[in-house]
Amino acid sequence: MAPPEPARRSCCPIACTLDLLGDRWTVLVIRDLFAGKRRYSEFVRSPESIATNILADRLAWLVDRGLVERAVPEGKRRAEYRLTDEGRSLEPVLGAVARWGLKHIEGTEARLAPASEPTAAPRS
Amino acid sequence: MAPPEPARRSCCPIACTLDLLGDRWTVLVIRDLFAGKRRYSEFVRSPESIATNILADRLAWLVDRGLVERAVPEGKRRAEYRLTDEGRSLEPVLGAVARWGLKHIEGTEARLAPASEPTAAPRS
DNA sequence: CCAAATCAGTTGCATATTGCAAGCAAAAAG
DNA sequence: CTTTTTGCTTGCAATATGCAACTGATTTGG
Repeated sequence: MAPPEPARRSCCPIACTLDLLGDRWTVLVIRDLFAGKRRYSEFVRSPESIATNILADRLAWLVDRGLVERAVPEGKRRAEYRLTDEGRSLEPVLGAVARWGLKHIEGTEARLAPASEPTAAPRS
Repeated sequence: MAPPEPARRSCCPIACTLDLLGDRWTVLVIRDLFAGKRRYSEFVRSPESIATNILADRLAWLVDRGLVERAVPEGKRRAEYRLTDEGRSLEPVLGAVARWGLKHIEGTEARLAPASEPTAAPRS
């Protein structure tokens, strides 16, 4: 899981960033982390329905790259995933993408509850 | 070529944007267009060495989506590709990605000559 | 304590996407 | 006219993705 380091295609910062997280799923996992999700089952339940093997692979990749940390909180047994500072530094990137999508793709709507607002439950 | 419209995974603006250009090559083609490249052979010569079938596919896809236009300039026979206004609106996204890469990935360096500066040739 | 449900994955296999090399006709260069 | 370059297409091998089933821990409920 998570290959050794696939050799970058060039020294272009855009190309290198894409090598890191330019596939169909990695950024969505990061989005969920920004939204406050912490546990495996929470990611699985996102509306895009990521396959569990892919999720496991991407989480391992991100932990490996230092963008995400996996930790078992004291008193509990199950691990949780969180963005590291490095991971959180991607906020402007996700922000720019989200803003572009909202403005230029019909039928999109924002849903990022920034992990601090308790959002008194209008479900579904 | 360029499939009918693969049905979006969700209404999330990030997911939808990724469906549009979230693969290993599309954004690099757009980067090249921002850098002032216009012809097929110019894209092929970029340091990442995109395969010609992929390039043809991505260009067709982008033209289809209205982000790029293909036009034969008067007096010439060969077509050129250019960003549409819609395509140019991606500038903040590319900018955010480039800035993140520059700051967080070792060994990356900017190379975007913004198509207006003649850059009196310090080669290589 | 015991049974059932949930969680956090892993495994195997079918399908889709990429990457590579070669080939080819039209256009431009000489 | 001949050669080179350009702008692709085609075929096939390698890789990545998607799906369903399965598993062994951990909770949950009684």
